[in-house]
Amino acid sequence: MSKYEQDIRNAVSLRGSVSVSELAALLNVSDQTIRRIVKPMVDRGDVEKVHGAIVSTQTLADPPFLARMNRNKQAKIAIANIVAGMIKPGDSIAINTGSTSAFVAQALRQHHDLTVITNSTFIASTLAMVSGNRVYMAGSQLRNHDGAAFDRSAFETIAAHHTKWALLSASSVHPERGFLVQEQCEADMCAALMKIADRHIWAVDASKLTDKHLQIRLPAPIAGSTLATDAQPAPAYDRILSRTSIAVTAL
Amino acid sequence: MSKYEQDIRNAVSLRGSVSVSELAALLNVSDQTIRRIVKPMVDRGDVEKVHGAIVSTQTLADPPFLARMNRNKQAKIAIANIVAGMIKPGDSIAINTGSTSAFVAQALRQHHDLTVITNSTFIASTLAMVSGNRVYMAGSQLRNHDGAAFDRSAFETIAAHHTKWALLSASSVHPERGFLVQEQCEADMCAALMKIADRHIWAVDASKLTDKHLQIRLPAPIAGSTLATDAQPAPAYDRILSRTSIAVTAL
DNA sequence: TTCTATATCAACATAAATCAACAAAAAAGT
DNA sequence: ACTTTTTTGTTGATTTATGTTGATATAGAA
Repeated sequence: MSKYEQDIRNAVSLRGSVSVSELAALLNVSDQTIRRIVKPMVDRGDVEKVHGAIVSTQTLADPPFLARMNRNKQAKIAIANIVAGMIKPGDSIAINTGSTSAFVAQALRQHHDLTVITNSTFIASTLAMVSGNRVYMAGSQLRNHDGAAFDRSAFETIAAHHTKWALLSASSVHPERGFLVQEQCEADMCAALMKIADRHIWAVDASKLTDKHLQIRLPAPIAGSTLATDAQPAPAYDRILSRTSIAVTAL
Repeated sequence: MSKYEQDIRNAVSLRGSVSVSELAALLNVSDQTIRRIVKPMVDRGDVEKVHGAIVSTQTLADPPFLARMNRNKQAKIAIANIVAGMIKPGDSIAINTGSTSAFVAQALRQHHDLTVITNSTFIASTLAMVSGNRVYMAGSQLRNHDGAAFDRSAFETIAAHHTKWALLSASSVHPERGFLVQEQCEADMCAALMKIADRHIWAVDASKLTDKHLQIRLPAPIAGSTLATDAQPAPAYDRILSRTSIAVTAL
């Protein structure tokens, strides 16, 4: 097992097919080395090899979805580690769909004995297979975008639960208008999750601390919420964030 | 437990892989010390060690789940291709959880415009993100085993749908007793799927065409069902299979 | 088909990482 | 202060990974 395997897997599943030389340039090693690393991966069935390139045997998710996952990846992982540090064994948590949430779910796999409710099949599937966890999938009809549900049954299932934590995300944060999302259903979902949880964690990477237009405003954070982010917010945000405690990790 | 463990864990999960020397420089200790600290972490499964680096163990799915996926992988892929060949654009299909089904789902990603209903978050997530598909996740409470639902709402959601195809699996097939599964809920699920579908496809790899004990019998296949498998069944199975058309691909 | 450009493979040399054993230093107990 | 225990650093032999070279194989074009 080589340290480059993960990178190769990522590149291949992201792009469908990659040439040996491209990978060599990407990882700063020789072509021969790539071939040597890829051989056992082919034997194992991880990827497939054709003359001139290695191709993916299976796509775990849509390329656009993976692209979103990879944008600001470092920041998202850092935030995920902050959040995972706040959650303790035995806790219950409601998780909204989203790429940052997906990283949090990944980090939470190291925990045990969690009760999780989410509207994302991706997150549900990630956490359901950790033994000791109790995972509930909210909703039935899934949208293509990210495999998450926003139908009536999703809201009904969520309303029937109560959790210690809610993990919320926003697509941007405005100094005066507060947390913003792009779709009405996202706003409704955040409101529903806030309602059933004792404590709220906003996971927002620093690149989103900028104003955008035409977005839907979310309910204001209640006192004692936590903002998990990767860089100290600008002073302009002081007022809107005065009710939250802010957890930051420097990169 | 060393005081450096947390730092190492963070660095590894943040960066995916870190070299021993980098960690040594970071923590101001010798390479050898890093190796000594990391060894018990590897034994515990916290991180993984490869020549040249320490890599994160975080994978997208559980090791036991992946192990089941990899058993008889070739046969399952062959079966998945048979099944994918039967499904046409615009078709609707109900899919039961299972490792063979997971491969079928993977193969079905090449299709478009499918209506899918499944009780597996893994399969739902795989097919939901294909644009043009309409995917419904049946159920809410997920079992750890495979992230699939067998609760009341799963059966209710399924009963509310109607599909052209049902993809069924069994854990073994007996020449006289027919298709068998290990759990009552699996049998109920198969019965529910058979009920809502016009045509049934049994996906069973040839290694399961052997008798086992203490298993639950499924409803007999209705006439016109298809058995998708990877090797011609022994003559002993002729009688039980007389009502099905058999699709086989040789390996 | 034959030719050409490119990819692959095998073998060796080199560089790097690992391990075991011992020495030095620090921490803990008497 | 002394011994014992634990941790850390150093050394050199061993193992493993990587890059280079040259021979072979493959895909596509003429």
